[in-house]
Amino acid sequence: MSRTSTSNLPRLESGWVEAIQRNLLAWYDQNKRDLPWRINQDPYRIWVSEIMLQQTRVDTVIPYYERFMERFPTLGDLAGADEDEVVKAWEGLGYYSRARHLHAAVREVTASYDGEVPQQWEEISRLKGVGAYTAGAILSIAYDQRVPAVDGNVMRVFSRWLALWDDVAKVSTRKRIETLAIQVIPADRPGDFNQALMELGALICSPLAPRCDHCPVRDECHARQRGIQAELPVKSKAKPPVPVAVTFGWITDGSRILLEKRPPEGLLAGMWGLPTVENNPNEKTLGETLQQALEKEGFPVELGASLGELEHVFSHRRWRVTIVEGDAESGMEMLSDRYQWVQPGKWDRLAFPNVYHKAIRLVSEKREGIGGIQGRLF
DNA sequence: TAAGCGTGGCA
DNA sequence: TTGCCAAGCTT
Repeated sequence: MSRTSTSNLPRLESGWVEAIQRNLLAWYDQNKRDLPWRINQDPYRIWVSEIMLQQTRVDTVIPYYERFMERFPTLGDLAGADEDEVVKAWEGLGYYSRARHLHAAVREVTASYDGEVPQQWEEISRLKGVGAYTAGAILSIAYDQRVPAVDGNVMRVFSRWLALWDDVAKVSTRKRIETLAIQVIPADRPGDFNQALMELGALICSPLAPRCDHCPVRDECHARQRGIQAELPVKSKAKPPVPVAVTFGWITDGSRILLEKRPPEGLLAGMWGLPTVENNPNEKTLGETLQQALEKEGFPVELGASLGELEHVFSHRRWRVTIVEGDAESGMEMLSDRYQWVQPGKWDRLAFPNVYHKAIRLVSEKREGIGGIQGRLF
């Protein structure tokens, strides 16, 4: 089996390029999905969609996108909003720094570019959260510029078309495929062509079991000709999530529950949740660690029984959560911005990542019928 | 370059 | 159940 090394890339022959362009665009015109960010070329709408779609499936994004555009119809609306509300609109989507970066970036566009999304690659790339892919996607789709937008789909498609054995998990491979993509993008319809590449990757040239029989460019596909499409692309494996024991506190003072804002950096940065401690082998029990953490913050609490357990998997960690009940003296007030006493159900303005929604739901269901403060939790 | 950063769907 | 995957970016 001949392999294409990184220093010996295939030369793109003009007939091949022309066939790819013609067949792929014709297929796209007939088969593209009706998606809410495809109704026009508003750069703001394109931008929001590209950020939401990072590492996130189309079906997951659509309802978030619809709500987001209803609440923040224009770049100016988003720039003028409070960050808390923007993150709240992102609640449940994950990778929450995307929302904060997007918000900061549209404010930068308002301040430095008179509210117009810049059309220069150097300028748009400097905006927070806008990397090589997103810059290329916005410039090609919204501004008809002939620039590559190489995401996971495009790397997979090119790997198969040209039988490339480069590891698509490496940055160097993305850059290499960008140099190939630029040679194939037609000056005519660069945005449609970039979207067609991704659409093909999503609908036909899928990671497992590609539907080659339905592929509009199967005759141009090197991997298909060799029957090696299932072996490509090469992608090095990610490390499995590391299990971590975690304790959540369900701390009440008789009428309210204690919430904690997560630190500004790291996992779930800046999000609200139940008071949380991660396992520290040097400490005693997790419950006592939580108790110490809360007392340090000015909340003497009596910890009680476990209210339940749950597991939640992030991209790099697996939280094994125990939820511990705790009672605080009534009248304890906030001593730190990180903590907030709230009436059950009155936290609708705070943004919680899903792991805390899971925990709250679990406790609510457990206590259903026993009485107590839930029943009004949602 | 590699690790950190969420979530849900699916085989 | 487990692992892999999905329109990446930041540090």
